[in-house]
Amino acid sequence: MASIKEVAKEAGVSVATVSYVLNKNKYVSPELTKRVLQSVQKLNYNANPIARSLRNKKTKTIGVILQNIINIFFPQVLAGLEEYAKEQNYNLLFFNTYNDLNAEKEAITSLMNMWVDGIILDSCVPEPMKTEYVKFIEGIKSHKSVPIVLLERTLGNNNHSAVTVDNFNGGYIATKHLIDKGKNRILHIGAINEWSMTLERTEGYKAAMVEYGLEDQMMIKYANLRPQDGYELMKEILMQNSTINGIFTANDQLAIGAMKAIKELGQLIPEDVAIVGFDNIFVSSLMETTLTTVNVPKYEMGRLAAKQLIDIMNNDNIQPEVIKLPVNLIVRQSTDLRGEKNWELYGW
Amino acid sequence: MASIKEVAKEAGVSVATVSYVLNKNKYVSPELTKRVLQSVQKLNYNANPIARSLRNKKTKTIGVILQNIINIFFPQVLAGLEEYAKEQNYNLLFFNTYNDLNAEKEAITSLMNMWVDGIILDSCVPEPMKTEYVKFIEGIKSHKSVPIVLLERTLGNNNHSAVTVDNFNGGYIATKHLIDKGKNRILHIGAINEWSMTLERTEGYKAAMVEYGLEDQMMIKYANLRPQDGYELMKEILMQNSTINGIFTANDQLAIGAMKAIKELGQLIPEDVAIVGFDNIFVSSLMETTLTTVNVPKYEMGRLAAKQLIDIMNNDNIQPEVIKLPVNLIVRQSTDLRGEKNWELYGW
DNA sequence: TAATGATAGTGAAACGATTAATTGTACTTA
DNA sequence: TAAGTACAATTAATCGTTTCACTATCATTA
Repeated sequence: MASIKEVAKEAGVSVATVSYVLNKNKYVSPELTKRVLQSVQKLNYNANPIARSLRNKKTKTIGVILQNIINIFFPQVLAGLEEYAKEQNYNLLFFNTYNDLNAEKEAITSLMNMWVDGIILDSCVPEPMKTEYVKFIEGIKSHKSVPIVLLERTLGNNNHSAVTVDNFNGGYIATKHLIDKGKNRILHIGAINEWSMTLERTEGYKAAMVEYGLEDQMMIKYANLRPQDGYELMKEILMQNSTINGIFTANDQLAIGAMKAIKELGQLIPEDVAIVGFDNIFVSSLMETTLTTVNVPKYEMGRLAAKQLIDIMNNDNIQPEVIKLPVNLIVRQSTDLRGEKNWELYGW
Repeated sequence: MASIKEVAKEAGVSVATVSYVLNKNKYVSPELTKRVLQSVQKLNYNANPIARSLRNKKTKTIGVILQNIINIFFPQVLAGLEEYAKEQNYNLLFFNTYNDLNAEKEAITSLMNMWVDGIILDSCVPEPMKTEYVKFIEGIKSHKSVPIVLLERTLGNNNHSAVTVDNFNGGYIATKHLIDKGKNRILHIGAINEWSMTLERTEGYKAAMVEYGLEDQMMIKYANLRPQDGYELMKEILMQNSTINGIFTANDQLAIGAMKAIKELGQLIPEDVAIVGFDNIFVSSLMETTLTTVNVPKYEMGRLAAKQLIDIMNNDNIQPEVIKLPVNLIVRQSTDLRGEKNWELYGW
């Protein structure tokens, strides 16, 4: 691979001139410009980004830390991130933490040491540990400043940019939808992990229940956010001949598990029990009884987070901003037999 | 962030000494070693990987080019890649091509120019274009040599390392399984894209049909590898009052679509029509009628490809090798009501 | 004609590491 | 004591860019 020196030699000019021609940041006569460009072409020259990074202290690279790419929620977020980043000529360095807070901290440190220009962080920090976690992040930042944009959650204060969704409202409209469908014994299955996003969903549920005078009927259980756990919990509950006629779960995975249990025990969805999930993972539209759910704009979250980060990197007196994206209810068969039956087009 | 120069100054030694201490590649007296290490600690020094890369011409970075991370097949591959790479202290630069061959070529060029140490390439090149594509790859490699490991497919010759699966055998055992279940009017839905992997699956189907004297019964249709397409194609076929009693599809997505069509038209799975998919995407185990399928070890493919690449990078007289991983049939309810009903544990 | 100004182009330092070549000190041996 | 040896530590070149500071050339003006 040719270097700028070889191009300069070939064109009979100095390396500075070559650099100026290619970066168009200083006047160079048409004649030399032409000679330089010809040499570039002839030698198939491309600037070495490593050398450039060393000199410029910019790597044109964004670190992406996700909880678990295997969880079908995330690939779409990553796709959104990737697309916007590539449009802006940034590359993505990818880290998976598997919901391990230590792995996450290591990833952050690692990315800092690699001089990425910015970090997109989908943290797995639970709500009770945020104070300590914030200290870690601020410590890191004081050591070397790198812009960070958080995904899905804030850090409790407004010192960090973030792209989140309106989880509270999601929980609220989900629950209200069940109430509108005439359900009054509504169970909520929340997340055992104390993540702010799921806690907010639970608060939305409570708010709706209270608003519609169902405060006494509130019933909340907690589970891991996986179908197996939804299935088992649901079996257990239904066996105790419950009178539940509506369920709102903290995510679609739980709902899918719960639906299976409900069907196995011979109850009808939505007639006997209606159910609403959260996230709108595409699998929800594939089930035989398609799942009503609160749609989270995953791809857009990714794109927006990338945009926000790049904006900050290009202009360092931008104030931290927390974007809260709206959510919307997608009514499918698990609450309304005339609900949407079409498959989501993504996921393939 | 402190540089090696500052550490040297703080410790009162030369930068060379610092480097030797940290890289442990030359004897340094215990006394100086101690002083250096203390300074390193005090200044919280980390070597700048950019500078190191420039000097060493190694970036400790692997480029990963995938067709589409949104397709649920790939996240697991990526997880496998990521895990092994991180174990070996390599980072991943991630590219999505959306099955666009030009985007793929650009990604390759881009990664070469970024001086990645190696590339994992899940190409989307169709079989008929391989000759031309090989020229492109070899052209690239002659310009600057970078090891490439292919995923899922070879380039037709054995000049390039690859991690593939035994697609032919997969097609064969899938079809044989249907025959064993007493099915004799077996439709195969192949991929419209002429990818070697799906072509091989089709060949496996043919081989089994011929072997069991069902040559005259062969029936092959082609579709895009998405549930919608499986659904529509299947509806069309069943409307023409077909006598099909078995189906083998080129992937699970098609099978999931086909199952929906079959059920909607009132036929029973597997009694009237049994169906086998390919890939074992986890959704297959979630369906109400779980799907019999040929399991492709996705995570292992990722890990192995990363291992193969890193091995090559560490030892450049390793010969190109094509690894063909075995596949296995997972019998579920779409061919056998007593088949496996458990959910796959991944995907959440 | 001499002094001044404008500007195209170049030289060289800098980014932060690694490492070959060299220096300088201490010790051994004749 | 002088020459030779060993080896710890340093100096400086190098990787490939960018960009500041400078030179050299030519035109302009008094």
